[in-house]
Amino acid sequence: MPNHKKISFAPSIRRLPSYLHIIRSAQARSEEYISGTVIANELNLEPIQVRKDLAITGIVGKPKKGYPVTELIASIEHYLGWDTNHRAIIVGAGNLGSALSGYQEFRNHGLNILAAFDTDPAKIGKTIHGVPIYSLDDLENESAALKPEIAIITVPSPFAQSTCDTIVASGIRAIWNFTNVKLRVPETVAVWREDLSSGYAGNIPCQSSLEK
Amino acid sequence: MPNHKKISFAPSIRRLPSYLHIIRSAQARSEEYISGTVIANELNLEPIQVRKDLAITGIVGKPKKGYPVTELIASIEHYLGWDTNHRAIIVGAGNLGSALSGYQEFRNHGLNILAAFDTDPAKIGKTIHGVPIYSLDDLENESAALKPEIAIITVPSPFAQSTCDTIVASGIRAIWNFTNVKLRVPETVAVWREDLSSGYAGNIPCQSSLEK
DNA sequence: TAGATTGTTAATCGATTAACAATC
DNA sequence: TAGATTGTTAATCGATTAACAATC
Repeated sequence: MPNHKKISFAPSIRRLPSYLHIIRSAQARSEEYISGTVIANELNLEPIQVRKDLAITGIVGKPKKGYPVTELIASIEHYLGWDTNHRAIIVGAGNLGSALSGYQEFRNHGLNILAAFDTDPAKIGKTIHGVPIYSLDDLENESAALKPEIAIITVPSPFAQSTCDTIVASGIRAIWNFTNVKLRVPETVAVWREDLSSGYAGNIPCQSSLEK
Repeated sequence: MPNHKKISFAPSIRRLPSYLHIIRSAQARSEEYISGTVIANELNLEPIQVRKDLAITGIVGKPKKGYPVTELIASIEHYLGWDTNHRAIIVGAGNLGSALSGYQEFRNHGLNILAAFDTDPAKIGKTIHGVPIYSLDDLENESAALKPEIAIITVPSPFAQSTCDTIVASGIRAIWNFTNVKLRVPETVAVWREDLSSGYAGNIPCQSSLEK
C-alpha cells in the first residue's frame, strides 16, 4: 500500500474509485480523453471537485480536451495502490469470510487472498472458492511461509481482539477489520474498519434527493 | 429510517456506532453513568468531539457524572433508527448475498431480511440461513406481499442498474447498494453505497499511528 | 466545598466551492 | 480565433477543537 505521507485527502480518496468506474467505461467506448465536467455530471458532483480530486493523483489534463483516459486510469490505480499485488489472508471462514474469499473484485484491485483461517475442525483442511482453510493455531507458522501483508478479520466480534493479537504477533502490519470492535494494536500496525452492521442506517444515504 | 431533516452530521453519525459499542460494555459492567471522557479515551478521540456527537441524539448528561448509560443507549439507538424494525430483501443470492442473509448483527439493529431474489434456477425455491430465495421475476409480486422497505443489492455489477430499476418499480424507496455502480434512481429513492471493492486501499486506515 | 464533567460560545482547521487567468 | 476546459488562487462553508461558564 502506498503510504501517502501527508495523511488526509480522505474524502477525495474515497471518491476516486467511483471516478475510476466512469473513466473505465469511457475507455470501453474507446474514448481518448474525458473531462472533469463529464465525470462530474455522471456523478452529480461539481466539476471543480472532480478536478481537485484528480489532481492529487498527479494527473495533468489538457485544456479543452480533458484528461487522457488511459493515463488517468493508470494514475488513479497507482495512487490507490491497485496496480500492485498484495498478499492477504482471511481470518474467520464464516459466512462473510467465505463471501470475501470468493469476491472477484478484490483480485482486480490487486488483493490476492492466499489462505483462510478458522477454529472449526469441520472447516480446517477444506477450501472455499479455492482458498485453503487452515487452523487458526497455525496462523503464525503459515504466515511465515505465505508472508501476507494484510489480514482480513471476519471472526465474530467477541474474538476480534484476540484474533487481532495473533495476527499482530505473526508480523502482519495491515488489518482490515470487518467487526464492530475497535481493535487495540501497536502504533506500527494500520487498521481499516468496515463494520457492515453499522454501515447501514449509521450512514446518510450517499446519493438521493436528501443529499441536496 | 428516521429522516434527519437537516442533512449532514454524517461524520458524527458514523462515529455513534462505535460509541454505542463502548457504552454497551459499560452497561454490561452494570455502570450507571459513563462520561464523554471515558468514551473518548477508549477510542483515542477528543472528549469534546464525543460530547458534541452525543448531543445530536438529544441526550442530556449530568456534570461530574456523565451520561446515564441506559438512557444514552436508547438515545443513540433511536437516533440511528436501530430501535425500530425494518423489512428488507436481498437481491442477488451469491456469496455476498448469502453472507448478509446470515449476518446476525443486522437483526440486532432492527434489519429483518425477509427474502432473497436471484435468477439462478438452481437457487430459486431453496433457502439460505432460513431466508427463502425467489425468482427475480417475482420481485414485484413478492414485494407486494412482503412490503419491504429496504432492498440490498448484491448482484454482479453489470446487473446492478437493471436490478435497481426493478426494485424501484416495485415501490421500494431505500436501497443499500453493495456494487461499485452509481445507481440512477428517482429523487424519491435513497441509496446507500457500500462498495467493498473500493473500501480497502481507497481508504486511509481508520486507526493507527498514521492517523496522528 | 472542590473538582470533574457538561454544554455553550468562539476560534481554528480543513474541505468544498467560486472566480478567473492560462491554454490548447 | 472562440470557447471549453484545466489548474491556481481566494472565498466560503462546515466540522473539529478550544475556552470557559454552569452545575452537581
